[in-house]
Amino acid sequence: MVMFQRVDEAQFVSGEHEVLRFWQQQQIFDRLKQQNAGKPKWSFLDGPITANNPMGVHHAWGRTYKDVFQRYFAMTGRELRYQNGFDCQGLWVEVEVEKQLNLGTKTAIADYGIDKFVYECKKRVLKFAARQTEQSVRLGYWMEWDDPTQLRTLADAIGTDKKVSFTPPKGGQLVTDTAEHIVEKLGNPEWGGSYFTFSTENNETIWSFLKKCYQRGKIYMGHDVMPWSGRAGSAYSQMEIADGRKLTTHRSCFVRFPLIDHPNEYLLVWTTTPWTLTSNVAAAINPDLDYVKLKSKKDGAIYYFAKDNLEFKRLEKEFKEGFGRPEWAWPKETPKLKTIAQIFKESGGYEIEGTVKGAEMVGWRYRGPFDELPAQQMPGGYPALPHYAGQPSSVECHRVVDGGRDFKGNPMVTAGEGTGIVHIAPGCGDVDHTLGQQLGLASIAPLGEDANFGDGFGPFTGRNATDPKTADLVFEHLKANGFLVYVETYPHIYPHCWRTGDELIFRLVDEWFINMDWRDEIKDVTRAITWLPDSIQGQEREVEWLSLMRDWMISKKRFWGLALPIWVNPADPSDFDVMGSLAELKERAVEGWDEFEGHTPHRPWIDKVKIKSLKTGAILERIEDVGNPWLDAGIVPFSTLNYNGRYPESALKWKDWFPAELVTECFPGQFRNWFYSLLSLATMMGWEEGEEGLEPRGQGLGEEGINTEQSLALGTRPSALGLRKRPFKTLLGHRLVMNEEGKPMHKSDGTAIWFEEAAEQLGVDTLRWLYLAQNPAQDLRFGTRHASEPVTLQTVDGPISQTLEGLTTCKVTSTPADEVRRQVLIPLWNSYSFFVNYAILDGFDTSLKTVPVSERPEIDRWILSNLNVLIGTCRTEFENFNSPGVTQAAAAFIDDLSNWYIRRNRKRFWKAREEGQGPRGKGLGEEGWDADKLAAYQTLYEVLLTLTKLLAPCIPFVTERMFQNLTGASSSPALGSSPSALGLSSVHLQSYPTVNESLVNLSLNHRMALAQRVVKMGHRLREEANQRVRQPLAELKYACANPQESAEIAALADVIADELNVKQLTPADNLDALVHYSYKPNLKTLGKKLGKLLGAVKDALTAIESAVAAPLRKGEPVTLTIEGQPVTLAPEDVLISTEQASDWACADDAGVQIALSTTLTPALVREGMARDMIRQVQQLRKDHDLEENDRIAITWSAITGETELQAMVTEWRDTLLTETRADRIESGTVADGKMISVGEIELALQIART
RNA sequence: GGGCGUGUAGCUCAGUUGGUUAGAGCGCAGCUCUGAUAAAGCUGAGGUCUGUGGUUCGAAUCCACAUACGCCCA
Repeated sequence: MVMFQRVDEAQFVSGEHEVLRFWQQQQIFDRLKQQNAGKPKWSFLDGPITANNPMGVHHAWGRTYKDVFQRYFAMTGRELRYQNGFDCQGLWVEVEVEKQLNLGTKTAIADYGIDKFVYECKKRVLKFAARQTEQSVRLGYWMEWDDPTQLRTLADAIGTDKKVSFTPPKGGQLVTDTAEHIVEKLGNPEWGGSYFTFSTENNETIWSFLKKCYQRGKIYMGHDVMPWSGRAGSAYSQMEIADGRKLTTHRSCFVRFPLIDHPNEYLLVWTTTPWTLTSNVAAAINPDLDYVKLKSKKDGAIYYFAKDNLEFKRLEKEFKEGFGRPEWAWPKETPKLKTIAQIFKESGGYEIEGTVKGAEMVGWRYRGPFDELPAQQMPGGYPALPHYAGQPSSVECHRVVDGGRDFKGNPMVTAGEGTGIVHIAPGCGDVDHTLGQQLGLASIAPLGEDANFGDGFGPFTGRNATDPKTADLVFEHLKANGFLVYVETYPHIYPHCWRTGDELIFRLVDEWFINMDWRDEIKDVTRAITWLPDSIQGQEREVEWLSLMRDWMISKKRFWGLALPIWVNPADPSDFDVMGSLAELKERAVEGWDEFEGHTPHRPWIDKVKIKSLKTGAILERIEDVGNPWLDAGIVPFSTLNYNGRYPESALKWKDWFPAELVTECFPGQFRNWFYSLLSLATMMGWEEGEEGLEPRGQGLGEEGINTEQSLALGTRPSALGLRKRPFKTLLGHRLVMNEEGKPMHKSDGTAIWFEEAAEQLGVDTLRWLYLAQNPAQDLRFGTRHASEPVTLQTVDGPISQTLEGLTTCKVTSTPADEVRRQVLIPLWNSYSFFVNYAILDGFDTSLKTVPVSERPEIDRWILSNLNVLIGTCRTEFENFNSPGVTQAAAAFIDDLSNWYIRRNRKRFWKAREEGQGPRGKGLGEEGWDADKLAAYQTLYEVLLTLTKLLAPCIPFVTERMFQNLTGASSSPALGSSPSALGLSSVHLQSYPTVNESLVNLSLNHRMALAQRVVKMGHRLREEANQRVRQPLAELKYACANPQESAEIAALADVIADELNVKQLTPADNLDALVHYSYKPNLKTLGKKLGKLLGAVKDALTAIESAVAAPLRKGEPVTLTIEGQPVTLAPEDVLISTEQASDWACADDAGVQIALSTTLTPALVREGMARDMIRQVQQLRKDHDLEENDRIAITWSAITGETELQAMVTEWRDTLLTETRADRIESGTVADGKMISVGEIELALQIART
């Protein structure tokens, strides 16, 4: 027999802590894995979380999905892998480690030692992997986690020779080795545990991918322009630039470029970086601007520049107000800038000869200021590259070009600052480079890594770009050759290295690319995937990106990351080779393998290895670049599944788990990041020698997992090839977590909410429900972090007032979370606590013989029917990955349970005790139980127990507590107390409920819904008639258009009468006598028939005589004459509604009419008074904190209406005494009473315990 | 500049193939109910459905233009 434990307030958060301990002690998760081992597989693929910081609430959304769907499929008896992933490599880790070590520059890192730096990166990743593991466990996220303590031990031992012991999560032998050697194998198929993208397997599998690309001829070297620090010898990311902007002054100059085909005419050009003039290739204009033709009086030369710039007061605002920050005031020693007009005036005056449209200037050729430099004359530009041979030199490119528009649609060249003619040096600027690429211009990249000029720049060779003397030399040269017009000091905001303060320059660097001309193959795979939610049109977005994307730049000039397996001839970049595995590298190695061996394939160790070119026999060196981290994340459908078979002992077979059923991730950005890399890598990996392009479309139609509607809507279907290559079948995306105002939350301003802050203040079940109920297509407005209100959090490990990182924990509020708790979790808990507490009082025994459902009251069958409908809904929605569908249906059910079933049936649970029944009572059926009462208990028990299983995936903690108690497990001291022998079950080890079709009774559900509708209408009528519900009313009449519904109401008449407190329900054919009818045309049917006549018919119906319209109410047609024409209206053409016409309050809703008698008789009034009295006494009992069984004596003293009151008490004495558990009720002196009113009468009331 | 999307109550959002008095939740106000409930129920106020034109018997819905915002794109 189940012994229930008394249930008090829910205490959700501390209850979650108990459950976490329970799961651990009882090893529930391990038992779940054992239970499902060998069953059909359900493959989930986790997108790696960046192990670089602790988790915030924004991470918990996606992780809730991941956990919920895995739990659901586990409960349906599927075997899962439960592998979490950590994203480990890339700039984001480097940046944090740089900060941590206070290294500002690439050279500082090199000085520190790349090896030590890489160790630090590994340590950081392991540390935060441990941290995120702990946070995920707190979320209830069941994965095959590594022990966080061991991860920290490994982190500490990285870079040392110390041997460390490690227990693989899958069990088996204890591993003892250096941390390096353990760490590179984390997550392998034999050990289990989270996968780490820095693992050798992961990196090596990317090598296989790149090898395939290489074999298909898709790898090539290209260029990119990057912000660069000469002293640091290092490139900078956009993020770093944003931090390092400073106000500085440069000497800017106006220069003239002589036009070849217009003697003595010049383009007027302006620049703030004079050194880049050495590398000028073209001059850009805006074709829409007017350009003025100015004649200088000094020498008669003609200058072209934007008309608006002639008198433009350059930096006038900045001269007065500074550059936007207090510390950025105009430098005192710098004079105000002159207008161009002023400059020409001061050098002898000018006159304007006319204007010309920019568009007309395009194509004009000019002579550049440094055309004599060898670099200017080299084919294709500088530095020389083999494939540049035969291309035009910079000098040959010199001409006026259209500057085009930027990505916002703004013209690249504008009037205002400058001259409206922009000097273009594609080797010295980002924008210039892009434009040069578009126009096929030569590119001159003058600077080496040290920011010094290379060979081929005459007097500039060896000089530093940012050295002021270099600018002097430029000016000297320009002056000597007649190019210089004017030099000035120009203040502006310029990027600097955010740590050293060095000025940055832009430098063209070599980068490696994948030619993406096989994009159609990827699109094909994209179409073989179901993209959810529908409304965001993920498939279309991905296909669009695939159409627009450029070649993939996979290299990055950094230290920590995938070692790109590209070995290149330093003397000839076209002589390169790509290694597909470490084995291949070992075979090809001619130098350095010994030094590398024993290390992970990372810099600096891998850089030692050299191979010999098969083509030329030259020694090839590895390019220094590391890989784009999206490669790391994109390869996981292969690297985590033993794709290359490097773990032959493992049971894990790639084919068993590929493709994954589901991938779910926060989608903004991922269409061009993770989703893109997953799709691209899988497409390439799936490519086979001899594969001839694409098969005819449409062969995959109807295959499992294909959303044919989506595909059809696109007009294209995946091919069989696409189906074979797809790495996952369904993608569920979700949007972002915002603060309560819908604004992004930031770590920097203290608005980002740490996971533990939310978990310990709001409760994890609450959070999970919040995430699951949210429409994934919309941002979740989560809540607010109050950065000025520190709080101490009670965690499962005791109180904390700061995070592990030392950040103060602060108060978090969330309206939506509060709503979830109030509307879902508390009603669920209270329903459960109602059941348990009464079951204890009554000694309800779950093993009693079951009352057959067919013999239970209708309301029991109703809730069981609803329950089974809910089971069906939950199953369907989970299978469709539609969690809002689950939560919505469940919330509606909980509301029905709490506010209808339990409320309506309370008395069935009470009466047993009051009538002395129950196990020890007089014999009434099963062990003395009243069948009706037993049915109530058994029904509610089944509902609650099923509900815990249904909701276990969503709210795993509270359902576990309920399950433990409902099944009697907690009567042993397991939950939340000392460890005990294994064997206690868990809700999470149960099978997911299945629909019992025999209990589904849709007509019953419909009938009850109808009764609820009538009750609702009745309440509204009471409101309108100003009659409180405690006042009994004599009669409710009802009439239904559908006779079936009339019968349904009759069947539930007692329920409705009770709810509405009316003496009787009376069916009627119609309520014609009580109401006034109004008629309206049914536009839907009549619109098409009548057209323009509709307006007249509408008027006619409004004015129609009731007698004329009578046939319509009986379901017969009526013919009217409208504008001289006969118009026949069928019953369905007219909508009839009722209005009140008597002292009966009337309402109608969807074919049901009701009328409520509002006439009160003295007897009814007295009964209403009695009910008021009972209610007031109950309130007093509550105020006095009396127990349910305490007996009382009631004393009253009337203020008004003594006679009526006495009459009421006399008439209702027995009821009053029974209902309030009173022994006496008498009129008398009330010393310490409460003033109340019953009906219209005022009195003083007092109770005392007897 | 191009592409996609979105403008509906104070806030967040629904709104079916065009159809009758445009809905829900939250918030606000009032009333009611309550011996499981931290609740709950009912009612109300609050809308020129971004604007202008068009198609139609009829437009939040379809079309065109305008406008604001968001996302993506070299």
